[in-house]
Parts: sequence; C-alpha cells; structure tokens
Amino acid sequence: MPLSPVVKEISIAVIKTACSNCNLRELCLPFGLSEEEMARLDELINVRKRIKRGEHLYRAGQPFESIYAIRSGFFKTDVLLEDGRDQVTGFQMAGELLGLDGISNEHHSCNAVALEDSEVCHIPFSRLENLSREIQTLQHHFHKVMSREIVRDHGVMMLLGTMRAEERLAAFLLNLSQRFTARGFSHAEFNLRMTREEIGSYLGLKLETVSRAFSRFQEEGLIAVQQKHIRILNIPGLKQIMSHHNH
Amino acid sequence: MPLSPVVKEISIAVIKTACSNCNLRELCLPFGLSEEEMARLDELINVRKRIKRGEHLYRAGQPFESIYAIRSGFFKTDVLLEDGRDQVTGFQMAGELLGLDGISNEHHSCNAVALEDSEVCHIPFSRLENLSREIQTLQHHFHKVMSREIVRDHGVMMLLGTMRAEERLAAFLLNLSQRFTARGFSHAEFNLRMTREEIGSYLGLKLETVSRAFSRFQEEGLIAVQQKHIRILNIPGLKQIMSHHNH
DNA sequence: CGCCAACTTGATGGCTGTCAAGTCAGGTGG
DNA sequence: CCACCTGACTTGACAGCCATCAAGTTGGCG
Repeated sequence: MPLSPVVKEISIAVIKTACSNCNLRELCLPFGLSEEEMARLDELINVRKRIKRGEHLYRAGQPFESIYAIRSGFFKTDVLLEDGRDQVTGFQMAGELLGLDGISNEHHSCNAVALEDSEVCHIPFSRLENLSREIQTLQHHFHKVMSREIVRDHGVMMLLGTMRAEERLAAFLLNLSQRFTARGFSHAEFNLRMTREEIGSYLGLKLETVSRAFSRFQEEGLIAVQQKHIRILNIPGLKQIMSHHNH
Repeated sequence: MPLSPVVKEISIAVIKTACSNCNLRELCLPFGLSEEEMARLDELINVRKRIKRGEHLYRAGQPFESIYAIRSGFFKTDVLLEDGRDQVTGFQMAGELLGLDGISNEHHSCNAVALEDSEVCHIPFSRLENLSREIQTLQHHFHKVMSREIVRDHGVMMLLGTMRAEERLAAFLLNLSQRFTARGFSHAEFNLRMTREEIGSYLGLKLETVSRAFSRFQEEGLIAVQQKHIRILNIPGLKQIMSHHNH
C-alpha cells in the first residue's frame, strides 16, 4: 500500500447541511428512508466541506475515519504503485460515495482529488455503522452501494481486459451520458471535467490514443468535440462501436 | 446485465457444518468473533454444499439470496457481455466469499464456477444482515471484506491498465503464492487450477501470450513449469519483473 | 492405442505506444 | 488591451508488443 507524504492542510469550509433537504437524496445514501429515519441520518451527516478544484479530499495512506457523499462537483480517485505508475480508478459525481476503499485497512488506499470546485458531506463511518445497526433500510442500502461499486469495478475490468481503444472510449462516453441524465442534466451535451490524460489513465490508454479516438468519432459524426465540450450526436452509433467486437 | 438461460439443476450435496470448528475461521467471516457470537453465526450458516469441478455455484441473472464462503476448493467468477465477450473477474480459494456482487441488484451479476471439487458454506444474506445488526464485530468485519474486494478490484484495474504481459503474469503468480502461503500451503510450489486461457482472460491476454510468458520465466530460471504444476524459484526476480516499468 | 483438450512454439500483422512537432485556449503581467 | 507563456490538445511518423493464424507436442482418458 503506497504511503503518501505528509499532507499539507487543505482549505475546507464547513457548513451545516441536511439530507432531508438534499435534492440528491434519491441517488445517495438516504434512499428509501422514512422521514423519521432521515432525520436520524441528518444528525450524523451534519458537516459539509468545500473542496476546491485540484485539492485532495484524502490521500492514500491517511487513516480512514469517514466516507464522503458528493453534494456537488466532480472527483477522480487514483492509485499509485511503488514504481511510480499510477492509474485513475474512477470519476465520481454528485450523489456518489467516496472512501469505501478505506474500510478494509483503516487507511485510504487511493487519492481523491476534486476536478472542479466541489462540496461533500462528511459521514463518520463508525457512526454510520451504529445507525445502520438500528435502521435496516439504511443498512441494506449501504450494502447495495458497496456491492454496486464492486459490480462497477468488474465492468471496468471487462473494459480494460477485452475492449479496444475506440470501444473503451465509446463505453466511457455512454456511461458519462447516462450518469448525467440520471442527475437531470442533458444526456447529449456536457463538459468533461478531466483531461485527456486522465481519461486515458482510466481507460488504460495514452492521451494521444484518446485524442485520436475523439477525432475519429467526430469524423464519423458520432460526437462533436471542442476541447472539453462534448455533444453526443449518435448514441446508437456509439453503442454499436462499443459492442462491435469485430474480426 | 446479461441474463443467463434457464439453469439446469446441479447436483449439490448438503451437509451440516459449523464455523466454530472450521480451520478457516481466521480467514473467513467469523474473524474476531467471541465464542458466543460464533455460535450465533453457526445457527445461520448451517448448510454446506458440494460443488463438483465444472459446475456452477450460481449464474449471472439468477436471483440473489445468499453469499457463499468457500470451505475448500477453487472457483472462478466471470462476466459475459451482450456481444459474447467474457472475462474472468477473479479466482477464489478457501476462506473467501462469493456472491457479493449480487447484493446490488438482487441478482447475481456474474457466474461462479468450481475449478475443482469444492465445498461452500451457504449464508442466507438477509439473515446475515439481521445478525450483523446485533453483532457489531460481525458487521464491521463484513464491511471490511466488501471493502477489501473493492481494493482488490482496483489492483486488477491497475494491472490491466498499466502493466505489460510479463508484469501481469508475475503479479498473478506472486498473488497466488501469497494466498497459498496464507492458507498454510507451500508458497513455492502449487498446481494451477485454471487453464492458460482462463489466466489470460483474467489478465487481459491471449492464451498464447500467457504460455510464452511462462516459457520465458522458465528460461530465465524464475520458475519451473510443467503443465499446471508451478514451482517458483526466484520470488525477488518475479517482483522485479512486476515492477520493472522500464523504458 | 487413439483421441482430444490443453499447451507450446513460430511467423506475421495490426493496434496502440512512443516520439516529435505544431495548434489552441486561457491566464498573467506589462 | 495585447503579447506572451504554459498546459492541454491534435496530428503525424514510426516502432514494438501482443493478437492472430497455424502447426506441432504433450498428457490424460476412454
């Protein structure tokens, strides 16, 4: 497990918050809870932090105490190998949880970095465990969230293990589109928060290959790219590329 | 989520069992429990099933009801894409849990196949949730196990995203060796339960590439290969290959 | 003994990495 | 306001790793 160097203090503003008023509660941890149960969750999740673009929410090696729910913004997580190689393991957006990897060792096993100015809800993990021993719905939903993370990771393994560059990028764009849609944003038009290099790292490709694939998609009329701005023009076309698997 | 066809009934022998007598309890779910707590877990995990080599423990698409602890034997899990591609997502051995991916959807998202005659303990999941609402140690340990699975998957993503063929195979062998050691077997000599094709699928390589890498390791005196029998001769050498990352 | 699956080894080709040069956009300072 | 600078991106040329195709070998089992 790579240990990170001493961490400089990051500027985090702290605000009161409440799940019961949060418009993400259908996506996030409170899903399925009654009014009264949600009030109890509110007692626990009462701190919100602002993280500025580029700042770390946590770093690999730091003691694990809390998980975080993204209230707004965009994050990446990445892992570092001893020999200097690193890889982005995921991009997280509003309503998703960060820090689940830290439960296993009592230490975080990856870095979480804000890709834009963001706000997260701070959830002390032992208190969450306490509460989920009392609220079955919460317990079960939390287990589902962890399990979903495992399933997601299997999907990424599939992508990395069996797909070619353009298939990977198509899958990536479709995934982003679907997640933006679930949050009420346009499914067809969005700004990428990450660089080509970060996309490449996530997809197991070099940034040049990502760039070429974007250009190729544009030539074929599947998308319109202008730097970080993406418009998806042909979703079925992308799906076909994703599962072409041609010989 | 790929749905599997109707599943033929598999021959499963059912036996009484008990965690308190199990020599894997330090690796498995009962870890850290008191005598009395373990007795309560025993009430829940009272069925053991035999799975013969080649049989499925469960299939993608089947309703999820239970997780399984491997009592003895060896499994693989794999996922299938709509277009026919598939990939092995993991190899599991004694003391490890199977089925965690099914919690998220109420349906299994992968297939679990025995690679040798095996025995598993059947753990009804809702009863496990009930009990872990009462036993904090059990709850926390279960969370750790799920989290460990996430961390493991990140490691595989790293492997698939950044390593070359020989690095992947070295990492794979070292991982197997370490897990055999943890179970009291020789760290240096073991039989592979899986084919070259299954290793390749897991590592994102073709079977020919796996075979060539084995031959290369043998030429270099790092291992001795005879079909499925492996002797590891030079662990530091393998570690060096794994993290060579040379230019 | 013969068959078959699993494996090994060789030859070739293609995808993607690498190296390099150039373009673009945004931010800073004069 | 504009020039400049820098990081991000694009595009091209080439090379290398691994996939593909093919042939042969091994070992287990009926």
